[in-house]
Amino acid sequence: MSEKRRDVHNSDVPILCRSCEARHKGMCGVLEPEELVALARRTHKTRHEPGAELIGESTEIRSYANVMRGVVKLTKGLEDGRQQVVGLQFAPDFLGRLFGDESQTTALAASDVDLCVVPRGALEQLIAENPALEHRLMQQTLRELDEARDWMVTLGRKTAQEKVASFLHLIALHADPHRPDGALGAVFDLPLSRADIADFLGLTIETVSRQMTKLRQAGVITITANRHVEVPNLRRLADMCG
Amino acid sequence: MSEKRRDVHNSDVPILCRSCEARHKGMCGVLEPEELVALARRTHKTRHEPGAELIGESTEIRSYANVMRGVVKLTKGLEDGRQQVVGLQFAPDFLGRLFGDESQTTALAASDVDLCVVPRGALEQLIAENPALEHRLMQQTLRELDEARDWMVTLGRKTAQEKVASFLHLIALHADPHRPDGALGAVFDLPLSRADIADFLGLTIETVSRQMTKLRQAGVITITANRHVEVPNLRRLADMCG
DNA sequence: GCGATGCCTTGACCTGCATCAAGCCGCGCC
DNA sequence: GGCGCGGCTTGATGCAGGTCAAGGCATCGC
Repeated sequence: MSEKRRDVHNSDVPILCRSCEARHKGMCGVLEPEELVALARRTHKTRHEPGAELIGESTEIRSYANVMRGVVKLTKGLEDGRQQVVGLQFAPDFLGRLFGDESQTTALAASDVDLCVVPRGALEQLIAENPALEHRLMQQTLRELDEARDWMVTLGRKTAQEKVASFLHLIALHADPHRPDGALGAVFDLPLSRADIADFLGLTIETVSRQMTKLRQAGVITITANRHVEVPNLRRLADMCG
Repeated sequence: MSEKRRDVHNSDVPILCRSCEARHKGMCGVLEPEELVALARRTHKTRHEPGAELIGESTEIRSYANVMRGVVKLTKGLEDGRQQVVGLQFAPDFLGRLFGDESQTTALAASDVDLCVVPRGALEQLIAENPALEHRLMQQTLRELDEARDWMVTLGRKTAQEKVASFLHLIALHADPHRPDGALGAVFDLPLSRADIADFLGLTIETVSRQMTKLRQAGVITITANRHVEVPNLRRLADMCG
């Protein structure tokens, strides 16, 4: 038992969760029981429907959360309504701008989402007492920074075709639940609407739609019911990412 | 003396530097003397000319550095030669992908650059022993993530005009050495060539040049000797950033 | 069943930026 | 001086992707 707990502790899987092993299976047990005491009665689970605003842009930060299920999109807007999705968070990502006074982004539920929410002060206090926790959060932050910079290449230098292929490739890696590691293909449901995809890629929905059609006609993917995607050969898709 | 040191320690200014107070003024003194002992004989200063490669993409990470002077551009490339600048680092930023096996970006000197280099192992050991140092590095990483996401909006959703204005605005805030805080205008030298600016903005050099000309004709900026920029009214520039 | 609604696709047309090409300017070198 | 070269600007043209508009298809409430 202690051995299993240590396994989780050493893995890259994040963070915070209360002594709620039974209810939040998977993400819990990251902290040693004694470290958890401080949070044990301060976390709670929340459910959200697609479109729900989890954190508002320029809003005071009062709590952090862990994504337990679903996909969260982080967006930023210009005054005139133009929007850009600047990140996607999948379970079991940590959610929230640590140590910031106000959020720089809006966090919206892209699908049905479950969160495990903890008050800001409680987590920050725990971090202050527990450098290993801060280190794990640092690892996630560094990974997010890498991902953001990867995406900047996509936004700045890829064609519409390459952008859509890159998006599908990204989702294939994150969202195919049953995919064996060496598998050639992938099957998954898109967690985002065409409008969200367009905002993620810096395109319009029409262009996204047309490029999806082209990929379909080229036999790189098949789409059913708008959201269900099959990729027979991921390698072919990867080759179209630029 | 202890009070002054504590001031620096508590500020947001990073990181690592040896007991070289006299030679690296400004960035030093962040660490307590006893914390510095481990690094005191392991850092060294290096100079680089514009264009010099400081860290290669997909290269093993053997050292970290602190930017002492100048501007460093972080770039990523596609196989076919397309390039994207994914970040700019100004003194006194920390440079290097912490805890990573290989660098995800190429770091190039954009201007004359001085670095204070420290071997990877030495710094990581110091971090392990010193949570306060990791916390300061965490703060810089979070700031870089915020900046990357801001820039994603620029890349994905702004027009060429707005991109160029955004770039000039960014540089005005970082690179005007004498600007009083409430000043209306700014004067500075561009640390990047037109080609670099284009790669930062996801544009071509021709488009950058044309948009600069437009801003000049509109009276928003004046340019002399290709690199020297004066902005009489920053507010006007900001209004063009979208 | 039937209209309303939301989401997606497709077509026709337009425009902002890329591309191609020429020329300018400053600088170092012979 | 004159010549070559690198960095920048300007002009002419083309096209990828945006815009506008219409229509398909599933879902929902009545």
